[in-house]
Amino acid sequence: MLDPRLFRTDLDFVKQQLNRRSFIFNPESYVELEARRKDVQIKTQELQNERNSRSKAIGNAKAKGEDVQPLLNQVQHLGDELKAAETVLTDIQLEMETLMEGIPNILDEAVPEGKSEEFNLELCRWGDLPVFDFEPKDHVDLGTKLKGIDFELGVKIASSRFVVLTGPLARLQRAIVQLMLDMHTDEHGYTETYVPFLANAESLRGTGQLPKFEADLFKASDDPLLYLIPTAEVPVTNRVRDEIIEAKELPLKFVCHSPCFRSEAGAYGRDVRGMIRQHQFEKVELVQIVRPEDSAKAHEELTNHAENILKKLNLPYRKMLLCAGDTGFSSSKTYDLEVWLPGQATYREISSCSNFKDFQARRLQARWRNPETGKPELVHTLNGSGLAAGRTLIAVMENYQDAEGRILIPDALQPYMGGLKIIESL
RNA sequence: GGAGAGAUGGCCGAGCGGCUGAAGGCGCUCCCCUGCUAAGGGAGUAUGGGCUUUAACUCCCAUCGAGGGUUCGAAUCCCUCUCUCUCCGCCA
Repeated sequence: MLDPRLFRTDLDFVKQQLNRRSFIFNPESYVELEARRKDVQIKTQELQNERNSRSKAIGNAKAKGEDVQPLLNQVQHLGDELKAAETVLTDIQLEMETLMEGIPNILDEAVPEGKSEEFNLELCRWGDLPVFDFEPKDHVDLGTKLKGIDFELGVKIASSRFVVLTGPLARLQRAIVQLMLDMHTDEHGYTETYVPFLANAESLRGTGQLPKFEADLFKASDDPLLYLIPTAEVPVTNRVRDEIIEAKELPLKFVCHSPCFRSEAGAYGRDVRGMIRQHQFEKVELVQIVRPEDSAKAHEELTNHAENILKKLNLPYRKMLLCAGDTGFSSSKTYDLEVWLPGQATYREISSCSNFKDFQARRLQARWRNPETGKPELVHTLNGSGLAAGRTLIAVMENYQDAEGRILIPDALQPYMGGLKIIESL
């Protein structure tokens, strides 16, 4: 959610900024609603004030033993009028909240213009693309031949967009997760956390998935209302919801491994082959809660932490700065890391690192006590995949294949594979 | 799943329908005192909103788990929900 004060003081700026996202914002209807809100709120509070002071007078009169009947007669009409005003105010506030919750974050100045992903800015490339003296296979062919990946079994057990891993490939995914967790905790200073994989509506509203993107979620239960998490960002960031954090506690840095569940509504026909786009996948998530002045630097660092995994695994990748039209609803600035997949001869997203600034913090009411003012102020929140484990598995398979369709295990993963150096077959 | 008890500020804890945004204690901050430490004295110490064309103060509104209700007036009375604790059952 954006700062309401920004809307009152510089509506043109807001409109112009939202335009960059092609978000249609109607200042006239906002101004009209805001004027009504102010009007009704002032009137309501005046009525409340009158009720309070008159009630107090009755109390005082009664204490002195005076006849309060004349005073009571005076206030009789107040109740209905006040109740009516309060009802109208509640409705307006709800309307305002709904409006504000549907407005995306203001983009960072550095975000390039553009409506779609072809306008994303490539910042750098890392690593040499592997050279094969044979036609490289994709992970579907490799995994099927090794009997380690079974899509039909996933369909049989659940539905399309589910997969079953078996044997060394299942273990390889676990090894990847382990390596990531160890690096982030031991080398990058994150605290590991384990969280619920179902989240309530309040949590999802806090991080921005609700109310606008309910269709992307799996609902797990109606009573109590719970959704499967689409990312560990939701439970981990909600650790600080409605909290006032002492300055010395910041920054908070958490790493969390979790499964992620996405309905992928609207993705029909896209990435139907292979493990690229699944309803369920494993991910190691990085979350930082920082002082506002530190978030830009933290964003660079967090992205580097994700890059370090790719470097450790010697996987070629490129770093993209997402353009205005491709930056997510809650994000102010996002870097995507795209790993090279020889089977598709293309780069594919494997991590997305975002600075949300105070957008999530305002929804969450996540604050810190600024020692300079002594007042609670909003924190900045950031997160990034470090990395998506399922896609990392694919990348390792495709980049480390040999002519016989075997998978060489990267040095960094061998300790987690019991010393295994090559996956030949089940 | 069954039975019972409870939810008040950073923490503990009091609170007859009105003078209670909330006693008292602990903690924390600042000041005084003392050669240091300990002890002692004093002051302060919730959040959000009205709020925007200075800032501070004052003022006003809301908040005692959440939401409704009764009442001129609710932390206090009534209803619903949520959560916590204890015992029994079940269970990884």
